[in-house]
Amino acid sequence: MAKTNAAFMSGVPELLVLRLLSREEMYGYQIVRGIRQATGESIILAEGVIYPTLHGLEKKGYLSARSRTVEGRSRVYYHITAKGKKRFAAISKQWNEITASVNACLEFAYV
Amino acid sequence: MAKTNAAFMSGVPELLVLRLLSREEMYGYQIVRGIRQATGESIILAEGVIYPTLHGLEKKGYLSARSRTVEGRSRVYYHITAKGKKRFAAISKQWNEITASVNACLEFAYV
DNA sequence: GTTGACACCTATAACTACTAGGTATAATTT
DNA sequence: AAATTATACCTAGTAGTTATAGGTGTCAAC
Repeated sequence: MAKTNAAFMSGVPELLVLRLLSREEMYGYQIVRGIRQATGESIILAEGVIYPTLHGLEKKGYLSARSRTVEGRSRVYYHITAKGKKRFAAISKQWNEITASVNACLEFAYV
Repeated sequence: MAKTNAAFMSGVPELLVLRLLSREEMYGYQIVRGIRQATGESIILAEGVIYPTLHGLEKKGYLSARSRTVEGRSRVYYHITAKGKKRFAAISKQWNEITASVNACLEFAYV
């Protein structure tokens, strides 16, 4: 891991990529900018993180890719598969459970 | 990494250990049970995770250890240092920022 | 006297994000 | 016309951590 976002990032690239693609077809560079803008620079996932993530998700059958040339530029568009939607449902549930549990520990004066 | 808790766990052991110890002095085995109980088995950090975490935090000067024999049992109690309190403040702030950003991405229908 | 709870420990594996490079084309600026 | 910037893709290697799967020893209870 490293410095830009520091800790707490495991699983987050996959989660956010699946989230974005569950709305609409997108290409890698667009996803990089999308996450940066949507989080107000709070989370920056560089190309070196996003592209391997996309390839991995495609390999697992969660995404499907197709090349298109738009405005004179060659782009690789990804869209989410049915399997990918199930995966997203599963990991977003996990995300909610784990963050809820951690927050409970942080906020409470238990035992 | 592995199966028990899966993804989303990076940084969490350190965060929770510092959190627990910022309330009171505790020993390793107690922390293991404490986290399991406090999260209702939702997060299980086994001894193989907690002990190395404690050693690492002590090495970095965030914790300080002392041996005590209580009820005929030898225990290693850890307490948080001033440096450790600063560290906890920093990473808990990070935790809040990152989870807030991710949640914003998850919940919203931005662009 | 054997089982189980308590209490500690470590080496290795496995995973994954991040860095730091690199290539190529189009648009813009100088 | 040339140089720079933005777009768009890619990968190898590093590093940081968690999780697994073992292991040791003591004490209490059955």
